[in-house]
Order: sequence, then structure tokens, then C-alpha cells
Amino acid sequence: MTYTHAMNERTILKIDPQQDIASQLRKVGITPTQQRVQIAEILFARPRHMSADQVLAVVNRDGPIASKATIYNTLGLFARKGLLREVIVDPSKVFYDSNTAVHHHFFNVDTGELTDIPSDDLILTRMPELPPGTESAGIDVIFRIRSRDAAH
Amino acid sequence: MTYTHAMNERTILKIDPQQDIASQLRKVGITPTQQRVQIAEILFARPRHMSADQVLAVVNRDGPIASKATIYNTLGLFARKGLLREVIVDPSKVFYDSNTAVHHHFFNVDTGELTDIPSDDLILTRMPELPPGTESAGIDVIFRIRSRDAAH
DNA sequence: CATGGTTTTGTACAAAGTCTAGAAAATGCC
DNA sequence: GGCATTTTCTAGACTTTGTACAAAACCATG
Ligand SMILES: [Mn+2]
Ligand SMILES: [Mn+2]
Ligand SMILES: [Zn+2]
Ligand SMILES: [Zn+2]
Repeated sequence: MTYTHAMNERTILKIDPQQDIASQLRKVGITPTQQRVQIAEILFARPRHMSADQVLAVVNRDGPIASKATIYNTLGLFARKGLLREVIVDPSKVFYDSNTAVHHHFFNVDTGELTDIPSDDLILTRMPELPPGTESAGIDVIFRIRSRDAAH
Repeated sequence: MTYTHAMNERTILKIDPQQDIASQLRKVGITPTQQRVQIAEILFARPRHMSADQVLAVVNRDGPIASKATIYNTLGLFARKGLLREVIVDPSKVFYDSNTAVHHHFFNVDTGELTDIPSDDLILTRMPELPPGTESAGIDVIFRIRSRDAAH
């Protein structure tokens, strides 16, 4: 038995930046406030990996739109609703990934850069039994890489 | 081509708690101070996953042995020397794993518990090409699990 | 036992993230 | 559109993990 990806029953949610963001948010049970729409516009314009800090900087680039607390609340809400995936690879911050399709990551420990591995480029064979009384909440595969010239 | 584990040229270092800890530390180029030996005794007694905070609490259980700064310095030193593996799964803290053999993890997001997956229970097939100019610094596979009864 | 590099320590500092109470905005109903 | 109710937003204090620093303690070597 071979699995090419995580077993994920729930539909993968995706926000289309071409369509009306507000109504798409409403469709997944999120009241589309001004701040949430602005944050969504940044994150869903294309597949991105951003930290809360980066979202805060971009959203407030031309004047104050949203506070720090709102950024954290909104990112947490989007993640809970399945619009974003939290990627934990750097001990100092969480990355929010607007690509919710099944895929894995390269993480360059020198540059802090996080990039996608197309899901076809990696196959997990022989999956372990989950411990009794538990269910899957996602599988993360991270290839930590280093720039070849960097001192180490 | 199938890899059952990360390509790791360097010898896996292991501290045997039955043998003299001090001379084993000296063998890998670490001066065995009192604090370092005490920390090593805790971590290498058996395979463990501990945060800096937990090590601090245990080492100072019966009176002051080491300061917070020394805990962080020592864990970083041991990790750099290959005696410990840093495991990044929880956004709020780093786990130090005294099992340096190739293996992967279950992380229970409800309880914060980190447990080992025996290396035979998981096989990665079809590995991706590393991005040009980079080399591997380790592969992490994390099965995030949830206690089945817990509300989610 | 003197010397000087190494290690430890306490404390200050930094950064990520959480919490809170009041202000503002969104919603639902007339 | 008004108006009451509910939800969200805000600024800033606070918590936690981890690092920086400089002084004190330690320890190998002569
Ligand atoms: Mn760190
Ligand atoms: Mn967090
Ligand atoms: Zn991604
Ligand atoms: Zn482990």
C-alpha cells in the first residue's frame, strides 16, 4: 500500500483572487470585515509563505489598516477555517502558506527561505500506524537545506 | 531509487549513560564541566524529547546547578556537536532529542507530546532534487495527530 | 600557586505571540 | 434608514522563549 499524499477527507478550500473576496469569505463562514479582506487580498493573490510580521508590514505599507492583534487573530481564523496552512519550520516564527493543496517544503536554514516541493516529487511508502486513540491532523515533510558555499 | 533514510555521511554520535560521561564528552571535543555533565546525565539516561525549560527544571530540581544561560549554551553546544537533534514542531519551543539515530516523529497537537516513529515504519520513495547550489541539512517528517475524542 | 583562556552567571534585552477593556464596525430587525 | 445587539478591532501591557553582555568563577598549564 502506497500513499502519495496525506489522507485528507476535508475539501481543500481555495480563495480565487479574481473573484469577489468578501463573498468567498462569507461562504466559509467568515464575516468579511475590511481588515480581513485586505489581509486575504495579500495572501491569496498567489501562493505565498508569509510570517505574521511580514503580513503586518505589507498590509500597513500605505497607512494603518490593521493592528498586530488583528493580524494574529485573522491568520489564526483563516488557518482554523482551512484557508491557510501553518508551517512550523523556523523556531522563531510561524509561516502561513496560502497554498492549501497537499505539498511539502524545502527550508533553507541559511536564508530562511521556504519553498514548495511539488507533491509528485515525493512519495511516502509504508506509513506508520497512528497511536491508539489518535487521528491525523496533517503530515509535514521538511527538507532542510543549506546553501552549498555557506560555512557550516 | 529508494532511500529509507536521510543521506547522512557523518557518524551518528551516541552517549552511553553506563560509561563515564565526562570522558565521552571529552572524546567529541567538549570540556566536561560540572553543568554539562549533569545536563548530559539527564538527557542521555534514555532517549528523551525535552525543551530547554524542562531541562532547566530537572537539572535544578534539588538546588541550583545551572543557570538558564548555561542550559541554552549547553543544549546548543550538544546539538552543534551532533549529540542532540533539535526538533522544530511546536511554534512555542524547540525540543531536544537525545535519540540521534535516523527517525521521525508523531506530534500530538493536543497534548504537546512528541514520540518516535521507528525508522522502519516509514519509507520515503521518489525523493525530490535539491535546489541548485544547496545540500541537505536533514529531513524531518512529522505526523501531526490529535486525540480522537478532543474537540476540534 | 600564578596566569589566562574558558565557562558560568545574573540580568538586561529582544522578538513572537497573547490578553484585555473600551471603541468601532457589522449585523439583524423594525 | 434608525437602533439595539453582537462581533471585531485597537493600543498597549504582558508572557514566554531565547540571546547579549560583562563580571565572577573555574580550571588547565607552567
Ligand atoms: Mn533558537
Ligand atoms: Mn503560536
Ligand atoms: Zn507551501
Ligand atoms: Zn525522537
